[in-house]
Amino acid sequence: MSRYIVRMPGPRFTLDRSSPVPLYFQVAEQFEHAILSGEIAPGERIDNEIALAKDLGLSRPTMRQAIQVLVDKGMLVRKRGVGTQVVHGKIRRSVELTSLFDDLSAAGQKPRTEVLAVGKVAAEEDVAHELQLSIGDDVWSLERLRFVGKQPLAVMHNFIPLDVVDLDAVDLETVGLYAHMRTSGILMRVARQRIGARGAGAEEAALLGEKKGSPLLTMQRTAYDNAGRAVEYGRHAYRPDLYAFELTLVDR
Amino acid sequence: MSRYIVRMPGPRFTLDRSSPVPLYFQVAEQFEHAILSGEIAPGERIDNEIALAKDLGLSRPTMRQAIQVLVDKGMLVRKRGVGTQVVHGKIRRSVELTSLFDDLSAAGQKPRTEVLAVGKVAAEEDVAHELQLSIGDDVWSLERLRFVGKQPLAVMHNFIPLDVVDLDAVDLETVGLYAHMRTSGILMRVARQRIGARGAGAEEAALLGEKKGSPLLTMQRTAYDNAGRAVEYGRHAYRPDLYAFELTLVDR
DNA sequence: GTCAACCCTTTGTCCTGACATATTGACGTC
DNA sequence: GACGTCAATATGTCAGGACAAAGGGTTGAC
Repeated sequence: MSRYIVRMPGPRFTLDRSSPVPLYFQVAEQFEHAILSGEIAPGERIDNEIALAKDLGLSRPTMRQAIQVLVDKGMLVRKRGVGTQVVHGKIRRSVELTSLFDDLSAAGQKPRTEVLAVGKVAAEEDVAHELQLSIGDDVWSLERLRFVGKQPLAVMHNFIPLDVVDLDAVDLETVGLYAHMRTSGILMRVARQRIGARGAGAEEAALLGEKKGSPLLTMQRTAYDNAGRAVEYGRHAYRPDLYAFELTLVDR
Repeated sequence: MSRYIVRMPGPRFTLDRSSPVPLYFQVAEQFEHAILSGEIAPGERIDNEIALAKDLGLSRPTMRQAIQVLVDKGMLVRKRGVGTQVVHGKIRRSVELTSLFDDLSAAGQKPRTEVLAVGKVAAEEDVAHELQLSIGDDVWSLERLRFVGKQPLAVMHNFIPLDVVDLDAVDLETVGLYAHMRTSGILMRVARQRIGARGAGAEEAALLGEKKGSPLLTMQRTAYDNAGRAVEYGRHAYRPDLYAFELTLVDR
């Protein structure tokens, strides 16, 4: 049945049919772990879908769905008539709908946030346009300075429509804006980002401990909720010696 | 059956079952067109999967697969128990496995390329590491300067293993590196990118018409083929006033 | 010995059917 | 009138089967 390098998950994979976690997801998780741990090496082929499904007592569509999850992540590649094989193990987490705070926390670092200013301001043209409001409408404005250790990392400026959340009663130095929005029931599903670069302004430079005109990495992001409503617009500037955007692209 | 805003594609959607194009893809294309043209506006709900499937004479799994394509693109959002609705129409094409040349061509602009240097060089540490080679191994090195109109836009430096393609016989000023690799049978499926910023070096600055130390947007990319083999590593620098990376994120 | 035709393997697509679960709105009770 | 319950609705998950198409290897003819 198998010819060259083929891995049979066999009894190492366990399924819990009483768990609320979908079967395809359970399989995908265990496959991902096996790949990340090096148990299945890059270049290796895995067994074909039908054999895997039979092995695990699943239907082929469910097995396919499990594999699809990892194909979407860029860990597996399918070739018709040939098989499915591991592309590479170490996937740097692709860009996701999380904040820098989440990024750094996950990396085991200790981020610190200093709120520079928070309050209501009249929306300028670009803010109004991105948030689907009229120029002059009041919006929340939030300016923060982010540190890693003792080093200033980023200046972040967010704008949020008043009816989305209330920022007055929140301690944004400890909670994190995105976490607060999530607990407020705001689900962000889609976001558009624009990543660029420019020279630092005088104020930014002072905050970040750089010189005026020194290069900064910039990111603008507009996030939308379930209903397609713009719920957040942010303009951020990062010190390029401390931060970069990493992403994994998958051709589909 | 429908309550508020619901769109029934009905007879406007046509299917060609004799076409080699998969049915789910045909449906997805027509839905995408209807959304992009504004025929179905952001916020509107579309009919439920079962009704749509019945309407088009398809099974529900096929209909689901069609919708899934657009969900992955960030154009549609599903909510269990509620329905599926349009998030927003104008999706800026997410970052894909294409080159800057493709980007600009698609935008209707006329890019021009000047090959600064092409030849074999010994791989330095980072190049060898990214391309899974040993330090000192020969690799293709390709340096190009990209223009939009008469303005220099980017300095691009690519490294390619010798056994992947032959760059000697190619006119890389007209063809484009990625196009050449594709026609050579190299299929790039996964790539890892790192986007950052830094000040321009003296040489770069002169090429790009900027001053030494002025901010540049940088991108490093390693591309892998079907078999997980690293086939290209590139270090590029862009003028930030002329170029930025735009991408659409979808939470899944 | 070279090259074309054929066959086998594996994924791609599509179908029918079923049950689970989240959400909403309507109904009924207190 | 407020609140909890229940039913309707729509997506989420899973099963099992069938045929198509592509890739790779083998076989056979020339």
